Amino acid sequence: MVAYICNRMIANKSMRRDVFQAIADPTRRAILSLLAMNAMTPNAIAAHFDSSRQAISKHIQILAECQLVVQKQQGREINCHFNAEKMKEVDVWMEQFRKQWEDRYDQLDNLLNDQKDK
Amino acid sequence: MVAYICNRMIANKSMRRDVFQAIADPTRRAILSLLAMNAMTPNAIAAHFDSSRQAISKHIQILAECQLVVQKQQGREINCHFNAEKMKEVDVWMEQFRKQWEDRYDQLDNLLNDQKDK
DNA sequence: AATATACGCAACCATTTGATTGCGCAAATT
DNA sequence: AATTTGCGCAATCAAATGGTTGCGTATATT
Repeated sequence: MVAYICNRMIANKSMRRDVFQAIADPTRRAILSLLAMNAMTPNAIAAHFDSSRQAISKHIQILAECQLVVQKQQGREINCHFNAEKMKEVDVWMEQFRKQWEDRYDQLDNLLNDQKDK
Repeated sequence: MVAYICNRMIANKSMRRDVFQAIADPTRRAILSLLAMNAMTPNAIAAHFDSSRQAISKHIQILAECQLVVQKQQGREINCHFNAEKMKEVDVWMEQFRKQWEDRYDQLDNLLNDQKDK
């Protein structure tokens, strides 16, 4: 019986979320895609969706909590920009699986090559 | 006003979940890590956690629904194995961001910009 | 044949999630 | 100075999530 990496420890409210939780929601993924192209204010982001400004604002908050998005106050506006560095965490986690699908590619390559030879 | 890729459409029950939802849960991520090493039965998987067999079984079901896990009946046992191919979907999605963190590595600009922001 | 094992299904429950609405405040604009 | 704009906060609500317990059934084991 092993206690795996499934700690859900909720130290304080701002640590509640992790990156995986954050990208689970399709709206949040869309927001990230937007912000990856250029930084925007919450209002500008919300304009791309049909849900309310508040709904989007909450999503941004969640993205900010896990540092996928960084907010910078500028006068009365807030500039949200994407933090690629944080997204790397997902990439790092996926590393353990990457070999497997690369292997399958190699196998496919081999198969194709074998076919060619015949 | 653009309707982004945030379709949540629930056509049938088995399409309910997507890969991102599936990997949002830490227990499910742990299950995937286990299965990536070798295929196991639900009971064997459950033995690694302290939650009940049923709880784990439900997680497996979710992983199966989005095809991250494939189940194969063998007698009274079910063999669960990891489907790396499906995990690639996450990798594909991340492709749009990957360039950014690679860029940031090259430029020590990044550090300077961060300083400026403060 | 009787029992044990492996597992799914259904009902139930507490908590979390995603969304809405109403309000307030500080920075811009007039 | 008065108004508009940008945005966060809090309350509220339906739906989804993660978990538990009890039960049924088919395959193994004795």
